[in-house]
Amino acid sequence: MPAVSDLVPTRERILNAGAVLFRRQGYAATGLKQVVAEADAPFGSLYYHFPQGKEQLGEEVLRAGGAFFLVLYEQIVDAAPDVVTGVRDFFAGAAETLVATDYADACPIATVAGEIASTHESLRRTASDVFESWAAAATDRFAAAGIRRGPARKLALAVVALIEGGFLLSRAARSTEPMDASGQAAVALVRAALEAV
Amino acid sequence: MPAVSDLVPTRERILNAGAVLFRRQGYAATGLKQVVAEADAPFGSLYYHFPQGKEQLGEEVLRAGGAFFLVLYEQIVDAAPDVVTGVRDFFAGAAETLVATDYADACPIATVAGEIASTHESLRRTASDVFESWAAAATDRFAAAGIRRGPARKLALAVVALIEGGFLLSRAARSTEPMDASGQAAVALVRAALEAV
DNA sequence: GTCTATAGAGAGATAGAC
DNA sequence: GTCTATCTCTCTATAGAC
Repeated sequence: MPAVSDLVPTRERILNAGAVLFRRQGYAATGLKQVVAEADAPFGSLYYHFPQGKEQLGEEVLRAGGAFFLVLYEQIVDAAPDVVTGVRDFFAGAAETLVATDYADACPIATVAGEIASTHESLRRTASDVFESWAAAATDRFAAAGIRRGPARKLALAVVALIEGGFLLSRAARSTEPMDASGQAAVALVRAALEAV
Repeated sequence: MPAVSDLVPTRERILNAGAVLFRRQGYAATGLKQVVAEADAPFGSLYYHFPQGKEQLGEEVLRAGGAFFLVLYEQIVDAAPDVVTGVRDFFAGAAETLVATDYADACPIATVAGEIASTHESLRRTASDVFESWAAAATDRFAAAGIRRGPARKLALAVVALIEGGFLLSRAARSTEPMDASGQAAVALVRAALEAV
């Protein structure tokens, strides 16, 4: 069996390792030495592929994680028979991931976003762009289901907030109870919005 | 005018400075040197008052912040004519605080909780205890308003999740829009639960 | 209880050979 | 593109005078 380092390019391995470590331990607590060790890459390669160092790596990790989560959301919602089921499935998947990873892997950007919001302006803007892309995608789905765009956007923001809050509380408690309650609340909100149509 | 260092004991100044820095920049990004500088205290005093160092300081900061926020919640909700108004007022106050502090001060424990959930077990337990105390207090209020305890607890967890998600999204976006949407969603959920009574 | 100095480890970043 | 060595800075923590 060929080693991972032969199959996946160095730059990608560093990006993946950074993503894992940043979302689990945070941006400040993760050293670049730890990233290259996890990626099985030489230290110099990090600065070859990411000339602006840690901040550039952080930005690309946020963007990649955001894009991945967006695709995941769209796939789950579009595979569901209706938007209510789609939202329910998404929260159920989030709870499953928490259990499967022993409450380590949750939102790909939340931990970093909280840390850097008031201290690293460029990372903050990147995180904001990612959240906005999720809210926009959710708004589109809700609008396509017949909800007017104004309420649909508010609903989308609340659903994203519920996911983020559910992740944070469930990770702290090491229990899916908060995520389950958040999911039920999200479903109730979507249902109520649909009934108002 | 007497200096702050004469009015407030050293230990308390260190605790307050730690609270501010931890919630704004996070646990890992905050150095103990920065804490004592902000507290206008000598470095050695930190280890005199907090012999277990950074972890002890983090734990006490989480506990104190949690207790403060709990009292704040109870005051606002108990001052309101009904539980729906109380929830609305609490989210409105959160939005006001965000604007007043230029989106720096949000949840007193969220940033740290996200960072340490998978790496510092004792801090994780402390954060979990704090979230639980909030959920329990909210559950009590909802139950007192006539909602059965089972649904009341789910509602409480969802409301706390909405607050946390709203804080994170609003800090990233530097806009109260997500917090406002979260607040409206929370109000809608509480209203629906009351109508089901 | 206060304060200074410093140990020892590890951080981010850079230089330069290969 | 890869890799090593190293610079400088800052971190947590400790020792010990006062």
